Amino acid sequence: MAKDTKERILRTALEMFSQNGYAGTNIRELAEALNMGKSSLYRHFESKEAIWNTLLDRMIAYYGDRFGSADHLPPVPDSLEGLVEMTMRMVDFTVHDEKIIMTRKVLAIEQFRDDRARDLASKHFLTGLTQMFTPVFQGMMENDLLRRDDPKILAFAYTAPISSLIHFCDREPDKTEDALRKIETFSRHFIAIYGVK
Amino acid sequence: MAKDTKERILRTALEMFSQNGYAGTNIRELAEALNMGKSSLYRHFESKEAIWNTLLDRMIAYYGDRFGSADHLPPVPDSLEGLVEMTMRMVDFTVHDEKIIMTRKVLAIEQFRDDRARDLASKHFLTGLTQMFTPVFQGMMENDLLRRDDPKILAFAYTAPISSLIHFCDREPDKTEDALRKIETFSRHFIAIYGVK
DNA sequence: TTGACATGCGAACGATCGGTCTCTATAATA
DNA sequence: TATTATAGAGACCGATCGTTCGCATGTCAA
Repeated sequence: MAKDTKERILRTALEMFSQNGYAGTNIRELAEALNMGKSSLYRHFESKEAIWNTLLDRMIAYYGDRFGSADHLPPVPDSLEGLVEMTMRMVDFTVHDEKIIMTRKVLAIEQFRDDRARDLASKHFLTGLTQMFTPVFQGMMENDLLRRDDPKILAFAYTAPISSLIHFCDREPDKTEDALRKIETFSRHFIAIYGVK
Repeated sequence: MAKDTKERILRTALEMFSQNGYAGTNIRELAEALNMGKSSLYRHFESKEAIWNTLLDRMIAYYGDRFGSADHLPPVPDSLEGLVEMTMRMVDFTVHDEKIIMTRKVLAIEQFRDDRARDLASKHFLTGLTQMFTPVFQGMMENDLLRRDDPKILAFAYTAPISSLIHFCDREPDKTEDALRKIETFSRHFIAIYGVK
């Protein structure tokens, strides 16, 4: 019961932080959204900042679990079409999962104010996807699916445009389907250029 | 004199907004940074929100002047090396110009809260550079400098990674020189792939 | 010289902020 | 049943928020 309330608080706080930022969110509205008195909030967190820090802890831990460990690396596709499919599966998930969307949004808002948010933002928006795809491309090159090249540069050239469009979906969710099509078009263009026929 | 004060206010407000956001900035600190009483601020702007709206007006107008009109399109380079040089000249400017840096930062912070900021953010972070480079690439294809392809996709594939690294410089300015080198490496890799020998 | 206007200041306003206090309801333990 | 711990409620606190007020100063046209 207690644990449940704490989770509800974190969830709702993330919603509000991702819309209006930390400074733009006040605990009265947060308490109202949770249908509880302000003071009840303080049974579970000692301060507004503690909520924020706990959220950041969670985001960092989640990212580490999901993208940091070697055993979560995506498998090397066995065809060019497999790369497109794997990409679209990942992207489709990441642009529709509410929690991840809110995480990216709050990182975009707080990245210049909070050092830990800054670090995590760099991973989410730039280095994360690249590091994930580098071994994938390396494997595909070894299997003669992609032309031999620097896999790091290739991974960057592949993931950065996709990352831009994911971020675009956060900003304009109505155009998500449009962006997904653009990502697929880009992915197919990519394999047409770099793929070995 | 009056005009001067107004400009000083806008300048300093942009500095603070780009660091802590609109909600995270208070009028007292702003007045202190300007060495004037809070009430004096209200001689020039009727409210905090008016400062924000004026700033947004300026940003939108500046962007329209600089990137919106057809006569500000960059010239089509007459060599592949010319493309790299033009790119590096533009990027070097945009990652060192304080006002543009602050504009991008404040847009990143406020993009989910303010509709006009959202629109301008999409231009800054995604569509702007792509639209700018599309005719450039089209011209280079017609001049047989680049292999024939869809110039829009190519422009997107070229500018999105660069845009990501520009954004990275805003977040971690200490690593700007590093990022610039990466952009040049990427640009050269790009012409190695798409350039006509 | 006077009157009007623009610009600046410190003090203070009401509203709202994050946070605390005291009290009650509940549910589990002994 | 008595006791204790937990979670909730509303009133309330001091601090800070954006904003306004009254007044002083400087400038310039009449």
